Amino acid sequence: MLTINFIKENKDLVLERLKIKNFDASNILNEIIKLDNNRRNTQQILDKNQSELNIISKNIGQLFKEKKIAEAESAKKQSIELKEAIKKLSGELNNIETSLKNKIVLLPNLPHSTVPKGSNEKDNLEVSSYGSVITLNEQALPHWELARNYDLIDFELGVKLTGAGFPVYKNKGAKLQRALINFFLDEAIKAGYNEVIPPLVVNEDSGFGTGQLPDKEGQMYHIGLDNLYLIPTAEVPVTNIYRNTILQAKDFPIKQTAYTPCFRREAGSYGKDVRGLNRLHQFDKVEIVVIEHPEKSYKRLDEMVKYVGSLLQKLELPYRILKLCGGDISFTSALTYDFEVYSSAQKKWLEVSSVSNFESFQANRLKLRFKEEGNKKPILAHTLNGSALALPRIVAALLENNQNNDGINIPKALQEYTGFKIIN
RNA sequence: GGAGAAAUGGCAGAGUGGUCGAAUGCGGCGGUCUUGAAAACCGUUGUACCGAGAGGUACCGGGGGUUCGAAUCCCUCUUUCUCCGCCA
Repeated sequence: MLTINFIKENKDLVLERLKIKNFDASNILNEIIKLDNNRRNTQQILDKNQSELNIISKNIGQLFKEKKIAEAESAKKQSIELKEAIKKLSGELNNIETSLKNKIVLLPNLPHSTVPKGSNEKDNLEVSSYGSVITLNEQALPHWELARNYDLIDFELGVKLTGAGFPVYKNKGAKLQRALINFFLDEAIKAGYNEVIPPLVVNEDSGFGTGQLPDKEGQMYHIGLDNLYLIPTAEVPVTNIYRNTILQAKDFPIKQTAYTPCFRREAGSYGKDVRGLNRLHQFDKVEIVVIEHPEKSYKRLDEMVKYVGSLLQKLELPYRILKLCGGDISFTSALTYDFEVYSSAQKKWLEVSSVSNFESFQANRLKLRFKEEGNKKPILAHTLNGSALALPRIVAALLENNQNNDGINIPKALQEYTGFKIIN
């Protein structure tokens, strides 16, 4: 959420930047500014009336003490009129504030000045790559066939238990899953992140804080009976730990990591893109979340990007890093780097991580602020996060890229976690 | 799930209708004293909104109500604690 003051002071900049996200804000911006002026006026009148009423009320008390009953009674009459006016005004103010908020909430975050123009993922900018694309022979199998042949993952069984997109991991497939989780967590801790195990179900306030609500509730599974949501990513509960918090500047950076299953409805996706592990309703992910001083957040973003790259290097997976264009970057993000690994039997790139700086967009929703010396007012912090990493597509790439006549080789860094060097 | 008690500032804890944004203690910050520190003493110490400023308004778990006036009374929701039941 952008702050109203920023919008008013930088209207042209907001308009121009949101165009990069293909968002035409001209109408809504005018409405917002009009509503805000309205809000101020109403507030002023209301405060004045309220102040008057307070004075009269105090007087009445005094008059009663002095037994000046008649005077007190006439003051009462006066106050009743005021009270009605106040009631009306505060109702108005409430309505104005609600519509103002409903409008502001529709505005996406401003993209960083380096975000390229573009309409979809084809316009993303490749900023670097690592390793070379592996060419397999013609008998190479896609991961879903490897998973079946070696009895690692049972997609049909998941359909029986739950539905499509809820696979059952078995045998060495299950062990590999657990190994990756532990590997990612241990690496994150080595890199200075503190591990947390958050709830997998969150309330509405949390969903609002990180930007999933009110707009994208279709993405999340909703537990209607209790009005709770299954988390689509650990970002939601972990960032919300600091909702409604005022930190000290010396607390930065706050670096957290969490493993959680993630639940996504992914309504509307179809076809070969959802085959096998490519897109699931439930998947495992280790997330890194950082809360940082505004002046240091982009430096921290670079550090996070470097860190995610180091994980992929240890797993010996070729990858490329994309800077997302305006059309592909998320509603809440100012700058996002996607990591894609090459899945050599499917012959395509799979997104395995998304590392973003949200600047103060989430912080404003979260009321996540900090105090700094020389500044009496609390300032909005910056929030960042990244997948480190999402498991299914990593598994897909590992299985496909490392297959040979003997089986599937486990990368060295992972062997102490799996306890085996090959799947055969 | 049943019965009862409670929710106040960073923490502890007073306050049962008017001058209470709220005593007191602890903590934090600034100062005096000191070579330095501690102790002692003095001062200060929340958030949001409106206002150029002076200043004003709101907030005592959330929401609603009674009243000229609510931290204080009523309704409701949430959370916590104690006891009982069930249970990984």
